[in-house]
Amino acid sequence: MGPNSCKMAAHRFIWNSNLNPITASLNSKQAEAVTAPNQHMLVLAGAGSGKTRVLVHRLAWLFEHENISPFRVLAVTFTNKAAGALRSRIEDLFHCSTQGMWIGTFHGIAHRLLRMHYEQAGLPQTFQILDSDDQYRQIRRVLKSLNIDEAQWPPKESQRFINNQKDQGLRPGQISGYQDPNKAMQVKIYDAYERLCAQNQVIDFAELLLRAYDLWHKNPALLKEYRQRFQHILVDEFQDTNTIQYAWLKMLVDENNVMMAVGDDDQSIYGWRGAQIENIHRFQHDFPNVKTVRLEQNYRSTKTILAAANAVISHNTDRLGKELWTDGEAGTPILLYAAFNELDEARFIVSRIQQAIEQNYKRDEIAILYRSNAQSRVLEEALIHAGVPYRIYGGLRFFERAEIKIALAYLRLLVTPEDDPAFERIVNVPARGLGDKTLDSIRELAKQNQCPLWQASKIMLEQNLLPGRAANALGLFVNLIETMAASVKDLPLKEQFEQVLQASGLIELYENDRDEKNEGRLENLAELVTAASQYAPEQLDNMTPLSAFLAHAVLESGEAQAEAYETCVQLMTLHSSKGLEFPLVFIAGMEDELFPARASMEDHKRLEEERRLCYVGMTRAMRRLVITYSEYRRLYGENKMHTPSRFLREIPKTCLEEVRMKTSITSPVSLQSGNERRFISSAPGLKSDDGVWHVGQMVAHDKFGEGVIINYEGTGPQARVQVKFKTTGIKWLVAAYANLKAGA
DNA sequence: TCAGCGCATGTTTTT
DNA sequence: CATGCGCTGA
Repeated sequence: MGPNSCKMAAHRFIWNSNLNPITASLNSKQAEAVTAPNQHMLVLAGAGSGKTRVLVHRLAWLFEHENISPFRVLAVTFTNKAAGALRSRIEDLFHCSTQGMWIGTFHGIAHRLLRMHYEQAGLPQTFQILDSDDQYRQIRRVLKSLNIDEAQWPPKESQRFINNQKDQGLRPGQISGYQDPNKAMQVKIYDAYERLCAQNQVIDFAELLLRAYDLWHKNPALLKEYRQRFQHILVDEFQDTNTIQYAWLKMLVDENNVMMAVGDDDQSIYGWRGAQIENIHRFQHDFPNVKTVRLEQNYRSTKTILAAANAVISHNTDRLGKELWTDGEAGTPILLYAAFNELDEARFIVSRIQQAIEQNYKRDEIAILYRSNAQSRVLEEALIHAGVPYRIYGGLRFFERAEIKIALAYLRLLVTPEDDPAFERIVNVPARGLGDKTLDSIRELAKQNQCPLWQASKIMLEQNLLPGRAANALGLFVNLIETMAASVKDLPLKEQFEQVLQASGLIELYENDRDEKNEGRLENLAELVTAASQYAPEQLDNMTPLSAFLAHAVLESGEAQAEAYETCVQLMTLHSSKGLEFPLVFIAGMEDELFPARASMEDHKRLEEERRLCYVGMTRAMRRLVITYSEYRRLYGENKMHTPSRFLREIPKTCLEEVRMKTSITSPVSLQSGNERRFISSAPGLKSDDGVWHVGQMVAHDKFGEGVIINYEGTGPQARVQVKFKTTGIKWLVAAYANLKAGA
């Protein structure tokens, strides 16, 4: 916090009441939510309706008009980004630090509770947190120790099973259905996994929530304290809460405090990871006198875009009911482009992007959204080809990089030597002669003694159970960890990291052959030191600064890609676009089986979630929306014909304008007719002496036989066409010389 | 210890 | 198709 930050105190929150900025800038519905009396509230906040604004102003209202202390409010979000946005907007409003306030993610707050009350939660003080990758490795270790065949029992499935159960608040002993042998096996794995984690003093993400629930559940006195402490509970993205999160919130609320749930049933897109959209309905029933406020005025999109989005979402059943409207302009129609194949689609999008840039759109005001990550490649290639800078959301994040995880594992082991996942990761990195054979004997002993690998190692050394060379290597490793732990203990965080990176031999490992890869790794390690030196924990809650940093690294692993120094076109999945907005949005790949995804087409509920995803995507667009689909697409190796997405048919024709490339042959395109109707391409064409060739056209060649044009390049006499011949494969031909004849 | 081969696999992602 | 993984061989 900067020099201007102040200690959080209620008196700091007094407004200049002449201005009363709390409600002045709000519409009537927003104001209704912000100034509502002390009662449970459900705010159904449509896309772009000023949700965050309502949350921030509600807090302001509570602090000033209700005289609520900032420390007696709990605000919960799903992502660190959302929590950060809330914090910074409060700080802007009050010119004050939010330090010490209970604003955070479900996991972050659960973590804080568990640190503060680790004994009552039944946890060791130095417990570590497993991320999904560590959890996966841990499950594989369990399978191995139970002699279970991975091919038959995929660890990914067990991971899903375990997390599902935890999300529902179920421990191994509470799961019914043992007659199902598959389930019985999963429960057995779950149980063994739990015991191993307990032994290792580690807990996974889902466990944070479940433990936090148990903590209160088993300690009524503590629960009572928190019930009294938090007079107001605000929950963002309520439609995304899962069973255990809902139960935890519900437990916290009694007759003396109130909850404000903010969410949008139409934007629930995470059902597949346990989110219970029903929790919104449940909230209305489980809590007394819930006042419902709908925020339907949209400040983001044009009338056209909203009309289209509303039309699409109206095909869902069981909605709580909400229709976005705007005071803004009608805007231009949504452009719809039928591409011949994914290359054509990408080229079209890029050409439109270039046009937009000429019309003074900034690159970072443009986003391309798609259903699945696999779609990004073709788009990327087209962007590279055209020299348009872009940035992709998603991917490996800083704290998930291998070298960073290795470095952190060293530090984790200093704090918690029982942490087997950390032990396994570094015991032979850099290579120190502790190969699989030695490790297997350590693992075996650990299994027999029901103890962590660290203890097993020490027993091996004490009882001379290893051959000389291995014993020597293991001795050095144990010694290294212990020496580092002792020498580093009281140093500032930065120096702890520097010393450990040196002493572990990691730096040396990468310095020894300085190829490009290792150069990058060294840079990342340097960045890790910087991150450590700049880290200022908000509160320690029984942690050392090192422990706090380690938890921070797991829980707040940050953005996937470093901040763009150059403004870039934004590429991301529809899922990750939630919460964002862009003046110009492209949605690519609007085809059945892609979007809606094939796997979600059978099931009614899942199809509705896909439709909500479509709604989310469309409502990202502020001024212009461009939708593309492709008649042919290479998917899983084969080039298959595709049907336009059923969602396209749900967009009113009046909102749409079908486009074709400048040089294309026009052919009738229609979305009206049913499945039996083929969609004829308005594909790009090019002139040849014989007339016009276009992508998709059947042709015949003297030597190569019959084929279909699948691509083209250039115009006029230089024009080349790519033809897929039935028998002779794919060839590039110069159209002017190829002497192609129109085929059947 | 690591490159290279063969095989299965193939939404969406945060914490 | 193309990626990622495990297994194998030197």
